[in-house]
Amino acid sequence: MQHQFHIYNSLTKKTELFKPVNPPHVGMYVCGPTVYSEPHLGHVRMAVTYDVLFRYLNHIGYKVRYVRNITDVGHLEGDLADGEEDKIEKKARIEQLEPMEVVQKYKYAFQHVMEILNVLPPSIEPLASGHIIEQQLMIKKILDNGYAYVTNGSVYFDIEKYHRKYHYGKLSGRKIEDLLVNTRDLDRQDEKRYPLDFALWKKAGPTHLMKWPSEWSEGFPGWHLECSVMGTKYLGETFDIHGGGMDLLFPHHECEIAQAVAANGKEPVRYWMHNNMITIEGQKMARSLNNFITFNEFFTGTHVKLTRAYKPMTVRFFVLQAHYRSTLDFSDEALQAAEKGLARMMKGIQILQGLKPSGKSTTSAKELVRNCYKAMNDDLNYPVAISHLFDGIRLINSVNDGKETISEEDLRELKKLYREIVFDVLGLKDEKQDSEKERLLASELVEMLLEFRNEARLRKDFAAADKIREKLQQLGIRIDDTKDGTHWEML
RNA sequence: GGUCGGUUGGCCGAGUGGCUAGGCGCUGGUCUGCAAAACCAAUGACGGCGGUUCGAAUCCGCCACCGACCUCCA
Repeated sequence: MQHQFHIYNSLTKKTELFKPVNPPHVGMYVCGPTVYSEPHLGHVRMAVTYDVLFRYLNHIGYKVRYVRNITDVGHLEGDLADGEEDKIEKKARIEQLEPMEVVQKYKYAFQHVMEILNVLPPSIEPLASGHIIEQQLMIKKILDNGYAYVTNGSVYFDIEKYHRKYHYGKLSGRKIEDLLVNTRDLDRQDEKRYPLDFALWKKAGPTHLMKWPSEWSEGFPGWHLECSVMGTKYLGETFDIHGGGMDLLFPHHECEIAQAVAANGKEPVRYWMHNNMITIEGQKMARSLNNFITFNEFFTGTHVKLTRAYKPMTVRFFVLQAHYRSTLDFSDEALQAAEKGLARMMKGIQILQGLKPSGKSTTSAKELVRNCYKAMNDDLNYPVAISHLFDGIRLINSVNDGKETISEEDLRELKKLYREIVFDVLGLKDEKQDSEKERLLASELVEMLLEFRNEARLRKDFAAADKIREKLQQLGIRIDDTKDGTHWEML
């Protein structure tokens, strides 16, 4: 492998050289969304972060299998004491839908947003509800190995026993004693032997809709299980990268490690990656805090914090301007800055395509290329790579202005760099052509030309009128002169 | 309360011991019939107080403020 890719590992809290278990293959698993409401900016950050990782690993020659799940079952919300409820079921009740209708609706919404953001579909996008049997098999394995127990038809993971042999808290840095101090409602944990134990299988209440038969009870799997199961199924008992939002680090990912170790006796993941949160006015954006901005609101500009609508690539570029492990503060002003910056980048790339080489370069394109890859190899530091790309844009503009010169070889290098990094790796698109505004403008321009043409016809300047008609025809626009005016149609 | 992280110029955001990231904005200039774009230049910053060092935004200590996780969350 030509590139020495380094990655920050949440498990060791160090930036490490990336070495896959089985090169050139790379197995990568990312925790996807729970589909019970509209996708928002936080989902975008998760998706774009791992999309760039996926694209970059492919770009530098790995064969990546990227699994990103969709959670469609098993998330309980609310206080344990007063009526815990599955999030999807709750939404179903509110919207008067079948739970699977809720899943279908928001799964589609999520995938649609991914597509317009130019986020590549993962290799496999499994659903938790499609892996109930596998989840039950894993529970059985954990039970057989003695790290779980059954109470009243529910199965719980035995943290105390696990911790005697292994280390619960190794990922999150949590200490059992500290966790115990902070456990609330000690007396509510009647089914659990130990307050920190978590559910692998939960017996369903009489009104619970999403439930499946099992040897323990009619019920549903615990949330942490699906990722362990699907990761193992598609990527093996030990795979290379597991990613997700920082908010999933504890307890979700900690529990995943415990389950996998208890079931298979092996560390499931080599490199744990966690992307940071999007904040709004310094606060985490989250569905539960009700301060999130949905994707639809970006397109329509309908959110109070937005002064107008934004294009998908603006949002993508906005996210790319901060490193994935930093928080990113959202504001309308920051979005506008991203929009202008992106436009500058795209225009520069367009100019690059028409640039004329001369014998010698006054600056080094090779160094620019080296700097970009150096940044990308340093824990996916795309903000720094982008800063180098902007240096390149200045160079391109200067050459265009005749203030600098560039050799043919350097020109080739530059074109390759921008094509590969900007489009292939960062996944940006020049959306100028297909924007609504442009289309509107085009039709207004046609109308304007027709006005000139009709003025020409009135003064019997048919040569001019015919020329306009001919030119428009060449552009694929047909003109019909009728009794009640001139109509046009795009062919 | 416990654990962890952050505080960088008007805004967003990189940077971990010396070599002023970058984007947006503001100001001046070049260009232009005018404007825009582009280019050039200028401006401007490392929360506070100490310490280590020839030298600190960068290392150490204390303080202040903000946030994340500890319940579901990307």
